[in-house]
Amino acid sequence: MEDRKYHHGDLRAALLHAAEAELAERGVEAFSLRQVAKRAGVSHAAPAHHFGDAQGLLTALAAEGFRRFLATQAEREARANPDPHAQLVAGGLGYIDFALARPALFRLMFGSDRPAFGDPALCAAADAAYDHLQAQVAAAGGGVADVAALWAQAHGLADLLMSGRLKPLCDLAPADRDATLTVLLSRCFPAA
Amino acid sequence: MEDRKYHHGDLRAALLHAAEAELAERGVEAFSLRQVAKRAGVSHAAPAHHFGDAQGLLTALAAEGFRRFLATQAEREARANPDPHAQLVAGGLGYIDFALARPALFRLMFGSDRPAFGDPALCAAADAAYDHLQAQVAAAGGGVADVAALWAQAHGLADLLMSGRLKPLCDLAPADRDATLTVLLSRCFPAA
DNA sequence: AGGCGATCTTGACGGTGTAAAGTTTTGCTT
DNA sequence: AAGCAAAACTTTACACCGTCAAGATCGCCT
Repeated sequence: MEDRKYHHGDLRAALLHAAEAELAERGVEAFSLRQVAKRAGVSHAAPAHHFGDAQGLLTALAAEGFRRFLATQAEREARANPDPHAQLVAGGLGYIDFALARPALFRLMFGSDRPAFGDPALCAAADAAYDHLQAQVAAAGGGVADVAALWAQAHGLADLLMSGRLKPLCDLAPADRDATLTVLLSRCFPAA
Repeated sequence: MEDRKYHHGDLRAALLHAAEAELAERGVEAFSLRQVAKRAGVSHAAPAHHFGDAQGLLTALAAEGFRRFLATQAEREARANPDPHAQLVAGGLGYIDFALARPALFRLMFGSDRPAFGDPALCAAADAAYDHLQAQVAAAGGGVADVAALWAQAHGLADLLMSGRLKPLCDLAPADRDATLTVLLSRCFPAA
């Protein structure tokens, strides 16, 4: 519809799109700014004007990641029973869904120090995800210890499944897998 | 004592030592082979002869990491009550000790795809760590689901603490911290 | 119309990994 | 003991990377 607004169209969005594709294909550790520029069809120095440097691009990408992260959890929660217990499970399953669907983005957000986590936009996006969890736990009558327990369990499962450990769990049929994960997450619920 | 056996002494060990220091100082993502060589006082191409390429060095380093990992757990377990329950907690606390003491090594082992995880030596070291956990869980009367629950909880806590999330937990005095972590780990124990 | 600033390109520099060729040392063999 | 082959290491070279500085191009505003 609207290419070529200035020189290119909105290069910023195009670069973010290309960067996400590069990230998914080559992983965080092989991520290359020049390759992103090539994929977007611009010169190797073009990204600098919009993002400053590679860290700037990865920071913006991570912030976008946290927004998608919340959206993935929201999908699960919308399909689940509205009681606090079921919502907590749904949030955990969404956490794991996201890690398996976008492993490279997940690693950028949780297992890399390349993004600038002090950046206001990234902070805001990450805090929103944390606040969501905290609210869910509070609704189920839990406190800070329960937040830690559930977060650690969801995060641990997501990270181990994503990186191919816990093979027996990963190879289960989706329904069986969800059932097993539900049991594992439930162990960390607020004490009754 | 015994420098200069061939040209240098055993460069392999010296390179591993330098690589670990570099890893700790600059992190996995800024790890540089040439910098390691410089630190060891040899030419930038010297490592190739002993490790093939950068992946080879990182693979050897990760394998060594898994051995240290088991040793760190063993320290905790030796100081703990010998009953299976307490040993399981000690293993989890050792897991977390290791992540906090050597964050870069932990990331290399669990959050990077730079090592070649198909390498026999690395596989053996990693499998030994897994087998240890499995044996501990079995001794406590648990099965595969309990392995997953405990591993995920220990791993999630270790990863989140290491990367500075879960600040409230991290700022506790060591004794209080251990007490809280013990409670969190206990939630994932085999059902009675 | 004309200039101005944002956008993008080009070129250069230092750093990185690795392959190939050259040099030095070791240790084995005769 | 002498010499030779292989191992250990260095040197050189190349492609790629991130970033900086300078030049070109375009839209917009007065």
